[in-house]
Amino acid sequence: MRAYSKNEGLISFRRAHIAKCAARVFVKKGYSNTNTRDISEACDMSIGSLYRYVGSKEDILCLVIDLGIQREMAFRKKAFSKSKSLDPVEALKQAMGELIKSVDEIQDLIMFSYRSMQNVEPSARQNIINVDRDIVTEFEKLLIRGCKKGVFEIEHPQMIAQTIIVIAQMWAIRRWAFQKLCTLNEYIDIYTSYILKLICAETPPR
Amino acid sequence: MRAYSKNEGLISFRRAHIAKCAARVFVKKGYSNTNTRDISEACDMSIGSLYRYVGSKEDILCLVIDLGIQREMAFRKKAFSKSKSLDPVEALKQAMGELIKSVDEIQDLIMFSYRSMQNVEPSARQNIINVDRDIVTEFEKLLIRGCKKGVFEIEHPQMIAQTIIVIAQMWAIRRWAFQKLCTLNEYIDIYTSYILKLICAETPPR
Amino acid sequence: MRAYSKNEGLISFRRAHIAKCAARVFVKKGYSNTNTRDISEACDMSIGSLYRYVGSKEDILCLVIDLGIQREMAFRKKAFSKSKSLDPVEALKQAMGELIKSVDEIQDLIMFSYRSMQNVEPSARQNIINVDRDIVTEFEKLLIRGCKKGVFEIEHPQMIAQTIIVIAQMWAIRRWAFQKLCTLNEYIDIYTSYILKLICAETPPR
Amino acid sequence: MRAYSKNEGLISFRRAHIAKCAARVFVKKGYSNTNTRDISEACDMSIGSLYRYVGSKEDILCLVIDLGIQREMAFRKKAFSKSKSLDPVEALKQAMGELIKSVDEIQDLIMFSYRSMQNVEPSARQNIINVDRDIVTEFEKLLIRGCKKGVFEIEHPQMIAQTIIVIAQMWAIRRWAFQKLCTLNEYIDIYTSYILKLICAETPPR
DNA sequence: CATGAATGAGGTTTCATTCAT
DNA sequence: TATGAATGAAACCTCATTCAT
Repeated sequence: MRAYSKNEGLISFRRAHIAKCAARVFVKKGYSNTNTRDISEACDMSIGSLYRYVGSKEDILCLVIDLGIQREMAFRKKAFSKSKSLDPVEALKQAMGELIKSVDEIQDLIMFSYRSMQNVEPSARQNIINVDRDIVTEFEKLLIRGCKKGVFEIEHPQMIAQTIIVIAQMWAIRRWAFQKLCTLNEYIDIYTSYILKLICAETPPR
Repeated sequence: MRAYSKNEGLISFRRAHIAKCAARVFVKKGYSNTNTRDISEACDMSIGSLYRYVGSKEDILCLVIDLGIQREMAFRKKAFSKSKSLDPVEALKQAMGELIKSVDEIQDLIMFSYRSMQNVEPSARQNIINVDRDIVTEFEKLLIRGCKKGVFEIEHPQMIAQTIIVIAQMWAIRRWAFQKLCTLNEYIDIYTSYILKLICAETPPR
Repeated sequence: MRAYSKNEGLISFRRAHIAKCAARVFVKKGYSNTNTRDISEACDMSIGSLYRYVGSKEDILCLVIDLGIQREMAFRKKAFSKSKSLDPVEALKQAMGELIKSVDEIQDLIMFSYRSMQNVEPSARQNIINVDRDIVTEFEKLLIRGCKKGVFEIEHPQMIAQTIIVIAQMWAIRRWAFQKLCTLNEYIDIYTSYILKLICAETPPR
Repeated sequence: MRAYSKNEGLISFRRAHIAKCAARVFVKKGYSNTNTRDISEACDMSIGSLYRYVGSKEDILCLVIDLGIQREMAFRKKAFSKSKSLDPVEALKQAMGELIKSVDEIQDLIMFSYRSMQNVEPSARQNIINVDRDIVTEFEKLLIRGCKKGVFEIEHPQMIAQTIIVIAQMWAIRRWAFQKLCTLNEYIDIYTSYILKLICAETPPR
C-alpha cells in the first residue's frame, strides 16, 4: 500500500482515521456506490490529503476490511483469554456469548467485509479468511479439550466449530428475521444450549 | 420495468435469456464491476437490443434476483410436495436434503442476490425476503405438525426453522470451509441428524 | 428526398399523411426532442414503413415545413384573390385580416418552421424565406397601387409591407401577451387601423 | 443548479465563462445539435471541469438564457435611466433607440433564448417572460405619463408598448429582410417616427 | 503537509437507420 | 408492401486520480 507521506507515525494515525470514517459510509452505501468525495467528507479531509495516506480507493477498502479483522481479533483475545482456566462447558458458554456479542457490535462491518471480498486482491481476501479460520481453530481446540476431558462427545469437531461461527454470523445476516423472535441475550442462551445439547456427553445413569 | 417492444412473448423470452446470461457475469464479477458491454456480450446481444427489453441496468439486476427467487420457489414446491404424506421425521429429512441440494445448485445466485439487495429499490428487496419467509414458514408448519404428533418437542419452532435455512445457506456462504471437511451428502446427513437430535422427543425408557 | 417505394401516388399520399401527423408531435415536443418512434406512433405506421416514404428524419422535418409553406400559399391565394377588384383600403383590410387569421390557425406550425430552419439544409431554408418574400411582395404591390391612386402616401412601402407581416406573426409569437389584451378580431381591427393611420394620405381640408 | 466546487466565487466566475462561451456555440449550432464536447472545447475546459460547475447540459442552457436576461436588464437600466428627466417624446425616442440597439447587439442570444424555451423547465421559462414583461411595463409607464401630460393620445397603451417591443425584436428576427432595406439607424428613425405618428396628440391648429 | 480544481477514460442510455421476415 | 427487432455510434455524465498552489 503506497503512501506519499514519509512520516510513518502520521501515516498510521491517518489511516486508522480513514478506516473508521470510510467504514461508516461503505457500510451505509456500499463500496461501489461510495465515491472518493463521499469518503473525503466522511473523513473530514480533502481528497488530496486522502491520497497522501493511501494509494487508491481499493486501499481504503482494504483498510476498512483490516479494521474489521482487527476488531474480530480483539474479540478473540477477550473471548478466549480465560477459557484455559475454565471448565470446557463454561469456557464454551463464555466464548460463544462473547463471539455473538462482538458480531452484534460489528455486524455491519463484518457483513460488509464479506460482501466486498470480491473487490480486493486475493491476498487481502486471504486475510479475512485467515482470521475466520483462526477463530474456528480456537473453538476447535476448546471442543477437543472438552472431548479429552470426557465432557464433550463430538464426531466432527471441525464442523461444530464452523457451526458456532455461523450461528454468530447468522445474528448479523438474518437480523431482520431474528429481531422479531428474540433479544440478543435470548439468542445467545438458546443457541448455546442447542450446541451443548449436541455435544455434551450423555451422563450415564448411575 | 419499461420495454420498447410490444411483443409480450418476445419480451418474456428475451428477459429470461438476459437474466440467465447476466446472472453468470454478475455472479462472477459483481454487479458494480460488470458494465453493460459485459452484459451484452454475455447475452450475445447488442447493447441496443438489451435496452429494448429492459429499462436500465438495475432492471437487469432485478431480473437476475427474480430468477433466483423463481428457482427457490421451484425448489420449495419440490421439497414439500410429498411432506404431507410422510411422517414428520422423513418429511423433514427430505425437505432439508432438497433445500441444501438446491442451495448447492444455485448458491452463487442466492449469495449474489443477498449481496446485491443494496442496489435495488426496497420493493424488489422485499421480494427476496418474502420468498425466504415463505420457506421458513413451510418448515415451521412441518415442525409444528411433528410436535402435535408428539414426534418433535420444540420450544422455539420459529428459531429452529430459521436455523434450518441458515444451515442450508451456510453450505453456500462457507463453501470454502466445508468443502475441505465433507461432501454435500455428508453435510446433509450430519446437519439433518443435528437438527433431529435437537428436536426429537425423548423416547421414554421402558 | 429518397424513397424506397416506386409507387409515386402512394408516396405522395403517405408523405402528406406523415407531414400532417409529424407536424403535431414536432410542434408539441420540438424536432430534436421527438424520436422516430414518436413519429411512427403519431402516423400510426411502423418505423419501417416510415422509411419507405422518406429517407431520413430530416426529410420529415422538410415535409412538415413544406406543409406550413403550402398552407401559407393557400392563404395567399385566398387573401389576395379579390384584392384587384377592391379599392386599396378595403383590399388591405381584407388581406391583413386574412393574413392574421391564417397565422392564428397555423401559428404553431409557422413558429415551428422558423425555429427549425437551423436543422435543415440551406435549400429547404430558402423555401420558407421565399414564401415569406412572396407575401411581402404582394402587400408591397397593393401598397404601391394605393399610392398610385393617391389613397396611400408611403415613403418606404417595403418596410410597411414587412411591418404588416410582423404584425401578423406577432399574434403568434407573443400570443401569451396579447391574449390577455384583446381578441383576435380586436387585434385585427386595432392593427389595421394603425397601419392605415400610418399610410393613408392626409385629405387636405378644403 | 448543482455544483461540486465549494468556492462560490470560482463557481460564479466559471459559470459566467461557460455561459459566454456556450452561448456562441448554441447560437451557431442550436442547443440540441451541440454536444458536451463542443461546449467543453468552446469553454477551453475539460468535460469533467465543466461538470464541476454545472449539473447538466440543461443547466448550461439556463446559464446562457440568464446571460441574455442579464444583458436585457442592463439595457433597461440604460434606456430608461434618463427618461424621467426628459419630456415624453424625447424619452420615448431614446428608449426605443436604445432598445433596438441592444437587440442589434444581442439579437442572436435573444432569438436563441426564445427558440430554446421549450428545452428548459417552466421556472426558467418564466424568467425570460418576466424580463420581457418588465420592459413592456416601463414603456407603458412612459406612454401613460405622456398621455397625462397631454403629449400622447393613446387608446391602448399596453398594445403600443407590446408593439414597440416587437419592432425591436423584428430587427433581430427578420434581419435577413431588413438589412437589404435600411441601416440600423434608419430603422430606428423610421419606426420611432411611425410610433410617434400613431400616439402623438393632434396639435390643434391655432 | 494540505487543498481542491482539473482531467478524460469509461460508465449508462438513446436513437436514427437497416433488413430479415 | 409492412413490420419491428437489431444495431452500434454517439449522447450525457461520473469519478478515481493527479498536481499546481
